[in-house]
Amino acid sequence: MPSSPSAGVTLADVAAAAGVSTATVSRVLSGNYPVAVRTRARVTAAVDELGYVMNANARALARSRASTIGIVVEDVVEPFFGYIARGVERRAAELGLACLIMASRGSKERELELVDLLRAHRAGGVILVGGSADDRGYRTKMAQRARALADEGGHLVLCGRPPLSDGVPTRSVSYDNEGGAFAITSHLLAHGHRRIAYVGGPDRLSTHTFRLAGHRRALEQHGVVWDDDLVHVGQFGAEFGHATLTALLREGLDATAVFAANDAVAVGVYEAAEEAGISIPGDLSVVGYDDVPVATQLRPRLSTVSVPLEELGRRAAELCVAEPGTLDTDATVGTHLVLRDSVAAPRTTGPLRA
Amino acid sequence: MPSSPSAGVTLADVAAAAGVSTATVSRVLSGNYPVAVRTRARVTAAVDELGYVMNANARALARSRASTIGIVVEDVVEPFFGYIARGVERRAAELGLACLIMASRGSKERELELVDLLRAHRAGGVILVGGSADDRGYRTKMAQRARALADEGGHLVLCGRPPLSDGVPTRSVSYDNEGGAFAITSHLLAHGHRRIAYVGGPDRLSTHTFRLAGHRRALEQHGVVWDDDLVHVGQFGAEFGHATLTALLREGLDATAVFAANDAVAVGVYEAAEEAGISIPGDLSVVGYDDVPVATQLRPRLSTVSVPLEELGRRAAELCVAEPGTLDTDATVGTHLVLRDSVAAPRTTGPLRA
DNA sequence: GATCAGATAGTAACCGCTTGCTATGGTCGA
DNA sequence: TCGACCATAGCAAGCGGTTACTATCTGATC
Repeated sequence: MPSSPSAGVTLADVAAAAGVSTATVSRVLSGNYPVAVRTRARVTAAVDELGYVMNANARALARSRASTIGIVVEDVVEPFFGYIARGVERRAAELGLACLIMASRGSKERELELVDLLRAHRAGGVILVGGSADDRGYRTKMAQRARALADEGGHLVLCGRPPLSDGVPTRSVSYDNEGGAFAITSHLLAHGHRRIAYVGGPDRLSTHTFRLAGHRRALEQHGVVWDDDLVHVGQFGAEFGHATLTALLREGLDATAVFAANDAVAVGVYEAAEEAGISIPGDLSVVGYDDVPVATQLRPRLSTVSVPLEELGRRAAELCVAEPGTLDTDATVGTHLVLRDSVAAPRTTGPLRA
Repeated sequence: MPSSPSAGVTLADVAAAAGVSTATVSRVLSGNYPVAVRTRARVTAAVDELGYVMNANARALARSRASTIGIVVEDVVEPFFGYIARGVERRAAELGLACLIMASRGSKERELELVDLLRAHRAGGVILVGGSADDRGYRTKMAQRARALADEGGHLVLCGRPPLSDGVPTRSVSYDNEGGAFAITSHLLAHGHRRIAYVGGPDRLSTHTFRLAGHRRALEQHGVVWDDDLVHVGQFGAEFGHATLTALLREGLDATAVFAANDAVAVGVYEAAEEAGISIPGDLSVVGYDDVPVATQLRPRLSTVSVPLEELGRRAAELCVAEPGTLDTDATVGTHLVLRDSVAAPRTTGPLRA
């Protein structure tokens, strides 16, 4: 194997150039030990004369902790994850941390693998974003990862998902899925809607189950009888929203409003309505969840639940490196309704069809 | 099953548990040296009994190259970057690489810093995404980084931006900004448009200048006289599109079509048109560039230039680790027109106003 | 003038893994 | 039976920093 002709500049090179020991150079670079002004000057001069950049791996090895945090999302392009990732990345940058990003594509097995991969990189914290599976084996395995991570000096940070079992060393920052769903459903109810179709994400995904729970609670509180047939569980995406509403419309939709469990689903619902010649909100009211940009791009603009996604990400990043006792390790940020133009009084005619 | 000793489990622990030397464990884990089947079995057993995960930093240090690549984008949530990032992340995952992501927020200074940060992490490759500044000092400094990176055994990969000067060791994968702009402008011309407003990104940003160049070439080829007043240079975002068209409409827009230099700008243009009560494409035709999802969410659907963003990202990831001679180190992927509903024949009345 | 504390700088032992080189045991052909 | 060869496994020297501990040089104190 041919070895690289000129390797990078090392601490030793800098030390030699500055006429000091590597310890001294290390110290001026870390800035955590007194170094005489003149010595420091010589060192910094040498550093940028040689264009030296510290080897982060060597430092991580010596300090036995990397200046890196990891974030696991389902999909990088989905705005829900994108905004959280942006918050994480920005706060991480402010804190001098690099940010490893990985996508699970919704696979829980892969998520577990990715956590291990991040552990391998000795990330100071691993952020798991979005709903989690409500699955026994999964929870056990993740709890085990959380413990291992803690043993290694890191933290498992749950972002927008409920904690694991008690006693499992995790930190978390989330928002109120149940409450937001309760509020937006109440909004629909206040407009007079009584039959509301719910179109939402994967079964057993916490985000979905909590939103559905809030929805249900609002209904019950208003004395509306629960109807299982109005609940459509599938995926958190435009595809599913489109397919579901299309199918519903084909067989006659006995509802006056749709609660799309997130804005992406609402996009699909809008498309299906458009194709079927159904007007929103005239014939059908629609609400979403998350308040990502598409909500304002849709026509009519979508009424939805605003979640401070970027803020969520920033908090998560902080939790990755916070000293114990410094921060609230299980925070919740608020959500609020954003009322736009997609809700009106229910129509009074019979079932809606394409 | 995996019991966790309180520090991290190390190679030595595994070696002890399996009754072999660390060298042997390292070898079975790397799989690049013959190890007897039974020994291998003992080792793998020990590995997962202890829940061992390799310390990636130590490995990177010993191998003097990390299994990590870096990607620098302007903004994580912008779909243009998001799709490229997705391609990078996915291909990286397939190649067993972790992916460090950082956002420059459009600052060239910050971009340079981030490259150094990524160098520090000994990333095998550093991917720079999106248009680059046409600035002498910047180019020089970046060229210097490229050389340093090459010396350290890595690669600077330019994704969607032109190469630096000759002789600078970079790899690149891009698409045809000029050609796509030429094509979409020709499309407008074919519909009879002669006065087309261009609304585009930051001055001196390569993406913008090439798109404008293609636009201009199409105009010239059709014998349309060039009018500087139709060119509006600012930012690549909805804000700018909105502000620009609003201003234009206020003073009377003497054009029948708008070439939004990317889809985000088109979003702003649509909004401004809507607010002004101007119909697209009846009163004004609009085209975009990139073909991100919003193009199909807009009404009317936006005609635009499709860029294989995810593919671009995948190629970039490959270039980060490709052995010399293996791959074309300066590839170009094709673009194509996606014609939808935002273009019609020009209106024949005078200037358009709010 | 000797002593001592404070400020700096140097020494060297790691951090956990890789890998060139060496050692060992068994198999074979002569 | 002996040396040549294989196939395996171990040894130990790094990789490039960090940092506990030690050494040196000052000026201040008595």
